[in-house]
Amino acid sequence: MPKAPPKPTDSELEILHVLWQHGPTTVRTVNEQLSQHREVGYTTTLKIMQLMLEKGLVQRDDEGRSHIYRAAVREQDTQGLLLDKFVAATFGGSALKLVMQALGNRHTSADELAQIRRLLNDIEIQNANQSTSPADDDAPVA
Amino acid sequence: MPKAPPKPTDSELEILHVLWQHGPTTVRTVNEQLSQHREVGYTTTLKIMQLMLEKGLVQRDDEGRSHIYRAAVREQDTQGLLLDKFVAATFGGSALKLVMQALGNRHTSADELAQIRRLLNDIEIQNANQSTSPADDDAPVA
DNA sequence: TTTGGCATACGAAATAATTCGTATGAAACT
DNA sequence: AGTTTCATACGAATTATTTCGTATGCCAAA
Repeated sequence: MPKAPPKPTDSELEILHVLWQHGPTTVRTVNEQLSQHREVGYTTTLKIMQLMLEKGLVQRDDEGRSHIYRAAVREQDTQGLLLDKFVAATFGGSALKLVMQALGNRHTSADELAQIRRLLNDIEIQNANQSTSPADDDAPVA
Repeated sequence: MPKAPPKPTDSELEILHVLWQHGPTTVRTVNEQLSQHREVGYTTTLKIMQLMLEKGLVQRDDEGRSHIYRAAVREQDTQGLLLDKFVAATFGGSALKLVMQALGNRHTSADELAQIRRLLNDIEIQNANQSTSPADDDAPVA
């Protein structure tokens, strides 16, 4: 097992966001995207992406003159990893406290609340199915 | 306005957790608490707490021989601040995505789900009241 | 072929966080 | 009073991250 990539830093996460949204691309493109939000030199972006390569956070195709970088970690996985660490450090591991803080002192639209309700329903259905018929994976839901 | 204290680092947050739970106390006590979870030297803890004092994250009473430190920021406020930054950096600012990730690929107990449901209800009641009778702050809910 | 532009590689400075050794002094004990 | 104990202060090394200047080389246009 090659060892999982480490937790990305804030700068690295910004770059991953670009790669996830845009797909595989060059350092120049990534740097142009970042530059829309804050000032950052080209070689700075290059350097960070090179370090990300060593850390296994990205892969690259260095066939042509400009190398093509792609994310080596999936968005969901990375968010999950970061979330776990964050919940542990900030909320003592309680996802409940996190959610309550996130929804509590914050303006959440009716639409968002509805989506969360739907999610809760789905989870409870899953929990119920899981305990009564464990191997019922691809049963129709409608 | 004296300028708000900065975002605490991970180590600083650990110390704040101790102060929040334990109340005002000495460096030695804090260090003993931290030592239960990981190895950390006394002067290391001291140094970090001294820096936290400069940053305004803690206050201290240096009357006696050992100084008494207390948290200068509230737990809820700090969690809110950290959460905002985290949601912005990791989920593009979408609290909804955060909640879905937190509840999605995770085992959430029926009890926790029920609590979240209750919270949703409260929020929707608040939203409703807010739009129809803005100054109805302390009306009975039952 | 020569030149200009653009790409990577590399070294190193600047900043921040963490760690700890050692100096210093006050209080307590003998 | 002399010695031990324990607390703070301070300086400095270590590590990680971010930043960017400069060297080098390829490719294409003139």
